[in-house]
Amino acid sequence: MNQRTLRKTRELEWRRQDLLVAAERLFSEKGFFKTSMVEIAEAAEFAIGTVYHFFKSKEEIYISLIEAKMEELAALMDKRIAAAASAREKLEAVIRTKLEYFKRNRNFFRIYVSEWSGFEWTIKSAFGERCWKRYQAQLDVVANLVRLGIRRGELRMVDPAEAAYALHGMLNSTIYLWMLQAKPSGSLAPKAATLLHLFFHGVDNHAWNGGAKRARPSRRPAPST
Amino acid sequence: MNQRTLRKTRELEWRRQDLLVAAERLFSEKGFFKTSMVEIAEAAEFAIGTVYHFFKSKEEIYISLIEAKMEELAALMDKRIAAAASAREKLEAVIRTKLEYFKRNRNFFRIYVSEWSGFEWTIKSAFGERCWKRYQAQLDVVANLVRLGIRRGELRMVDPAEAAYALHGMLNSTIYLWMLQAKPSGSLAPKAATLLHLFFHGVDNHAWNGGAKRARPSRRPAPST
DNA sequence: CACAAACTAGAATGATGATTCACATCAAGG
DNA sequence: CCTTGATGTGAATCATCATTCTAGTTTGTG
Repeated sequence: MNQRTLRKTRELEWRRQDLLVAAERLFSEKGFFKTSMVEIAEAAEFAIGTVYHFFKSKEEIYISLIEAKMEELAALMDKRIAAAASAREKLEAVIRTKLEYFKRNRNFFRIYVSEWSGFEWTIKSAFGERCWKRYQAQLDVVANLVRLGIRRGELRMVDPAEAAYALHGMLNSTIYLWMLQAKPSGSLAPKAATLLHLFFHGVDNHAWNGGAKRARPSRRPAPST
Repeated sequence: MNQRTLRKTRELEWRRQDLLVAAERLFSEKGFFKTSMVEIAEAAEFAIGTVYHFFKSKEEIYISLIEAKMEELAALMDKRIAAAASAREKLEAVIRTKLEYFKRNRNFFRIYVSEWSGFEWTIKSAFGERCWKRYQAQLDVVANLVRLGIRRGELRMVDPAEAAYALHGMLNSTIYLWMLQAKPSGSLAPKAATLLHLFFHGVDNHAWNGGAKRARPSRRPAPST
């Protein structure tokens, strides 16, 4: 009987997951408001009524979704960060993990970025509040890494929060750009390396002589996109 | 008579502007979907019917709003860019202009970022398409500046599009962070300088010896936030 | 002043869509 | 075969708007 109960709850969980997966796809395609409960129900092959056995409301689905994914990402990231030694490596872990995670979770990315600045817009409740906190927490983690790096002398003195936000923005933009480009082909590592270099060293050409009239690029121009 | 007609159209334009201003505030506070036409009408002190004399639909208000602002920003930016000589200065102009513009247009910023990745979500039509193009155009401008910088040897070889996106992301994140912090007090120039430095030189502490055991930060640790 | 055009108003209309509810269906036990 | 509780169903309910429409008001003109 215990066995039975277990299987029961397990199956329940499956169905819940199915719902979340269906919802994730729809939300990522059409956004929160343009996705209707009926659509979600149909996509998951349930009747509406059933959906409401699993989730109290549309918002709850949305929030559950985001929370689960964010938690997953955070856990993964924490692990990788812990495994890295230097602040630089830890930051590299942040970059790689995020890129990798969103490579595997394209759909979620749409939701993630669109909520970044707009929780108040889609969701009001205490639910939303919780998610918002989680967002901030992620950023704090990075800010602390920067702080660490500075303390250790690896990084120059920058405002940790500012740097964290900047990195966050760079990452999101880059992922976004990458997703715009057709296929899942997925040059992943290269992007990470580029970003890392950009974040650490910027775009400046150190070897440049300062632009006096006579100046001329050492060799040939540049590549293009 | 001509006089009259002129005043007429001018007044018409005023009312139109009033509507847009009211709408901007509401949209920025509650988002597109949670803002109702009635609210907009009330905020602008008109009856709904009247609103529909000025705009064909809710979407049209939204789009008009965004287009006008984007155009304004783009024009300003183009001017500043043209006035700068080196690629570096041009990029600096981009950063400064954007910060400054959004300092003056806080409300619009909310709309701007939230639409960055989600036009398909709020708006479908050809309208939306147009705005989307404009977004891309802005990014292209920056990408071209980077390209220019590379050609001139001022910047190292980076993927122009990637760099442009990264900068865009950094900027948005930074503005966002800045807006989170209470007042309009507005440390603006400092932020711009920081960002510029970050974009050009990254966070790396060039002077660092590489972290050998014996290594120790040249001087004292670091500040915090 | 009378008439038309341009405005303004706000109630009525119609859709849409979240949520609820009364009614199946199914599994297990007796 | 019947009962019970857990599930699943989808039509009906209820709200919320965007949009339309009819009617009142103001402004300009002859």
